[in-house]
Amino acid sequence: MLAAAASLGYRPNRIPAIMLSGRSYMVGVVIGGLENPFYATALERLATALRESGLQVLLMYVDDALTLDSALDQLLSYRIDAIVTSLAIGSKTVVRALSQLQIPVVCFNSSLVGPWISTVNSNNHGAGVAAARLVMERGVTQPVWLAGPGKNAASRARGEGFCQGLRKAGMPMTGLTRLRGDDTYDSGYDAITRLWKRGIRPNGIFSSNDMMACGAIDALRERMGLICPRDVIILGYDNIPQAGWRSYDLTSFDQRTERMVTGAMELLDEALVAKDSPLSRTHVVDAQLIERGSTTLTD
Amino acid sequence: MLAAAASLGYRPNRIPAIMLSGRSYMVGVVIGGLENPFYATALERLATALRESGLQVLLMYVDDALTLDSALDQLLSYRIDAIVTSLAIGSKTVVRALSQLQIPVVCFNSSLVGPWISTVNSNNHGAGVAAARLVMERGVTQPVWLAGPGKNAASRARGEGFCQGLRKAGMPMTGLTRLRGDDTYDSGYDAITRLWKRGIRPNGIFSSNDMMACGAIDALRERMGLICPRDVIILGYDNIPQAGWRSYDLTSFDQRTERMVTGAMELLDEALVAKDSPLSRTHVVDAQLIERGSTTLTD
DNA sequence: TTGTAGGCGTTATCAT
DNA sequence: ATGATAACGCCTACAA
Repeated sequence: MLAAAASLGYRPNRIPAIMLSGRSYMVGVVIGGLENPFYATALERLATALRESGLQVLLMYVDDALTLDSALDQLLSYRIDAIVTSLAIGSKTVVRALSQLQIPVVCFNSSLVGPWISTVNSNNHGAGVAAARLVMERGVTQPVWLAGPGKNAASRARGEGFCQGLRKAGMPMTGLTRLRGDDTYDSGYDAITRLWKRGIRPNGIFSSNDMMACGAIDALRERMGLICPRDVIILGYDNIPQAGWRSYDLTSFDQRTERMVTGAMELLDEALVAKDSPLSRTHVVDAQLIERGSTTLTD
Repeated sequence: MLAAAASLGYRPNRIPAIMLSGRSYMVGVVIGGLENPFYATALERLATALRESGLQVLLMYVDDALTLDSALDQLLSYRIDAIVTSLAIGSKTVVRALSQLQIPVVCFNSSLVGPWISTVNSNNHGAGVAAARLVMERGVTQPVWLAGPGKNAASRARGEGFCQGLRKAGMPMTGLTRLRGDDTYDSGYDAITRLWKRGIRPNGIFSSNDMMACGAIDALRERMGLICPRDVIILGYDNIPQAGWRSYDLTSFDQRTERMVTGAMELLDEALVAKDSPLSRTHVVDAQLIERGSTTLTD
């Protein structure tokens, strides 16, 4: 009977059930920066995990925080059960907007704190410390921290960990050069170009993400004639596929997206079960150092 | 009054309107292969365009055709108005499944033909011919066609165009080497490694996509000591961001995603207006050759 | 066990 | 013009 109905093109309609139960089993996924392969992979895994939990993904692509407000209104009118977002921005306005929705919000790598908001973070600070340790072990005397956008909390934490690690190991902070990029390949290339113009020759670089690290590797070779790792060692973050491409062979911290997604799903389930009481938890996943050729000592 | 309501957390509910009108203003977006930056960008643009048209994106990530069937059932029960998909697979089963949904389906670069199914294609064949012309102009004597998966219609069309172009220009087909990959970086690397083991030294390669081309460039250098473009020129397809990265500097055909998305939106609008009559249109967008260093003659 | 009524929140229509 | 009511489709609860 059901089979017969199906062959006639009949499909059960979930819409009335949404009205009755107040649960749509749709989760708003708010994401941006898909040009970074890391986020593309994260979305892929997240979408898969949500579907396996019987949840649908109502996708909202946002370029900047500005479009977020109107985006949220649209999502809300579809009675989504929760929101999952990888947005790096963390302004007060956004926190208030998200908290007011009165539905669970799960963030990736954000510093958002407030009622209804849970977060799953990579251990950014710890990875920064580990990067410092590795850099010191390899005898780096002229370290560089290549930061991402200042509003990116994850990037800040990585930089703070790196600085603390260096300081503890006895590196004078005057010896550390800080550069700022915007997480793109070009900004990594440009940052190194600026360094070159200032006459600084680094021998160890920790980059806030892999795309900038790739740009840095290319600029070091083209601008300064410095070959990685012969003249300079480099570490990135995210372990994007391109880090494994032979031309870069980049050592990188893997955020272990699988675990972060699993963690996000747990936070989500908890919050959904709690129903109307605002939950606010945090889950931290240690990053895993993937060593490749860019930090291999040569003699 | 409305403002007061909003501050109290009230949001209009679109769910009842769906029941009444039969239109949800949700579009199912079925996509896979996000590890290819080309698809990530396409999704980004598509999601933005749909939102600007007042449509919501109900995302369905699928790895293979197998998950498609159950995925469709889930989507359908949410009463989506249409489906947009970039799935490259084109089996008869899939066509029947999609046609039976009785809602508009818009495909990217697929060979699916049937009622309710419209398609927006890159001019794959034309680009293949153009690649052949360029390769002949540059005096290539040992051309290689690096194909994608056989079931990928777009890749087949590119290869056919390339072969036809070479033949018309007088290249004997026995002189053409065909390799098969699966659209990944590794498969490009491996394909060239196989070539090396067969003792063939190519001097011109057309790759079905950029990721394989990057793998090919790296394998040529590492395995054969061939430098691009000094010893071998290479063309790719998709113009992904990495094609512009200095280590690859890859000439590539840009599919002009913007135009393809615009075309898809037009097909979608048409089909939605036509309401209950199955439309089946095709829209072709010429690819644009972006010449970079990988095809620059050196002397 | 089988059948029927009520309710979800909005919109549109109809009656006042 | 303003206000009441039916309708959307499914599920649940209660009645026969």
